[in-house]
Amino acid sequence: MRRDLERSVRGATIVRARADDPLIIEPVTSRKLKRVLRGQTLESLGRCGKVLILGVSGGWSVLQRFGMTGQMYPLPAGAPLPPHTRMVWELGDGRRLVYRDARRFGETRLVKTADLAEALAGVCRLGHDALDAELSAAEFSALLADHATPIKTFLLDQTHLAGIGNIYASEILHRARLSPLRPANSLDAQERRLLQRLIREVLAEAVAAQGTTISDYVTGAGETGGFQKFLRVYGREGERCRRRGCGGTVKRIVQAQRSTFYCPKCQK
DNA sequence: GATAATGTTCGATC
DNA sequence: AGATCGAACATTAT
Repeated sequence: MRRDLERSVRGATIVRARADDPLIIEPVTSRKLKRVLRGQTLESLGRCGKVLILGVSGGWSVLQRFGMTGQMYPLPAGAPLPPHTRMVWELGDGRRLVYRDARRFGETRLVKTADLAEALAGVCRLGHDALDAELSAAEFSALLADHATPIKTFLLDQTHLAGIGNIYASEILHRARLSPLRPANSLDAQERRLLQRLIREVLAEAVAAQGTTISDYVTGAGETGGFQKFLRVYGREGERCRRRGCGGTVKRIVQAQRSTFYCPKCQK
């Protein structure tokens, strides 16, 4: 989404903006958002974990979380607003950048760009970005060592590593042949290295495939993703494990109130 | 009608 | 103090 938007709307002028009111959590409301964005330029599109960072001239950044059903993409000039549109930025060329979110689990925040790092770590409580290659093996190991919680639950916790969602947590563990029930601190050095590698591999492949569309996700161009075609366990309860030569059956369990899919035969 | 869904936060309870 | 669990948020689809 970030990459699509960088290509299509970076540098655009924000003629005017509007947003639904329950949308803006920090620090104020749609009135402030409107005032801050009017006439500014959308200078940069960044990301930390699952948070999109829209950098605007005038010293402000808009942080957007998407929850389960959030979408953001530019509409061609003249196109009607789709249902559940919560925020609209009118751009200089007549296009409208829209944020829509049927379930309203998403969240928009407004922060001073100077306070960005502080906000991501503080209000957003984000840990190290899961795709950031800067995290050393030793640092990754140290994160795991502190926690006896099941590894699946650990991967989902954005305060440890930011950016892994429920689909990718199951997919990563399947590829790493690790049971989702293993306590995070029970992995040996080899397993930790494998896991760290597969976190980056699976996320990178998913990004290359434009994300996973089960029902709502769309790219920053408003199109469905393609990674759902490559899922090995997620959503496949009762079906055959896709690992070559395994022959096991994918099982669904619930951990921390979320579905986990795994193959008990090849994931230990 | 019941259930589940790509997510996070809150309060209660270890 | 820190971890962990269930409920809650709102909407759609099966």
